[in-house]
Amino acid sequence: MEAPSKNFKKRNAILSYLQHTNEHPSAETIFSDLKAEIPDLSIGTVYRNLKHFQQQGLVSCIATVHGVERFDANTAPHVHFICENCDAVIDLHKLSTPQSLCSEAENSIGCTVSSCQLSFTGKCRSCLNPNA
Amino acid sequence: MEAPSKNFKKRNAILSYLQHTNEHPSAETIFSDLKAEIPDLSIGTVYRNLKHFQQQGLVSCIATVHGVERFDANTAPHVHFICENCDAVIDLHKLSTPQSLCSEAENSIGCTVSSCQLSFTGKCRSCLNPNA
DNA sequence: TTCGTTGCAAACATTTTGCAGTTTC
DNA sequence: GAAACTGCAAAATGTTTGCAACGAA
Repeated sequence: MEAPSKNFKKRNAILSYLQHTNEHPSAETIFSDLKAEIPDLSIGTVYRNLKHFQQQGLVSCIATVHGVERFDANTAPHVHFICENCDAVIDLHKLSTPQSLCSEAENSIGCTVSSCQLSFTGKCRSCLNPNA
Repeated sequence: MEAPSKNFKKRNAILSYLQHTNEHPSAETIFSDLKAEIPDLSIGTVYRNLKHFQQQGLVSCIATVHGVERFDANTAPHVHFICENCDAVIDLHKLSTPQSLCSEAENSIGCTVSSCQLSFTGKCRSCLNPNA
């Protein structure tokens, strides 16, 4: 968003990385990718800042694939596809989460719904066409 | 569905436990609950059998809540509600997963969809009415 | 100086695995 | 007796945290 060169070089780098990718990376992926530009980055800093961003509402954990959390700087509700072969997490921009069902859910069990997650699993295009 | 091929006490106890609860327990919950009846049960056996059941298609992991996997012996697609306060995972029998969107997803990004997960998060009735 | 960020490594929690012993058929 | 299951403990994995050092105001 703003103020790129305060005290927060690494924090900013992590947020910027997330805002400029649509790959829904894991903490480890963020770390190893940024490590190339920022050799003294440490994994603890990545985790700490991810926590921080989540508390600020700037980033959310949108899935856990094989025990590994995947993050997204797009916090607007949207639909995901998870490839069961390569573990890619892909946005399905053309679909929308069925917000209309929220009140149905609330009426059904007397809860309050704050968010709704919809995802599909299967094989992605790259895995279906390995030699394309 | 049907009885396991062999008569293994602990394996059967674990499957039976899952088939007779609608609480979507974690491995640890299964373990500590069954430990009462089966004192020499070990946590490794629970994990090993959960893996086994998943490979057989008898059980599936339906969510990861705070880094802990939650299991369900109902492998038919259905909708879940996850309480962000008490971590309960509750079936929403009255809603159905939008299977109709699968082909939309497939057309959208050229993938094949094998399953669809829909879940809501919020506060469950018990947490909303603590003194009810 | 003060407060927040960071590297490092230890701690932690969950899950997996190797091995030896046991159970089922 | 063969093959599969299990207890136990160690290992592996992903994540968190304590502490001292550092950086910007």
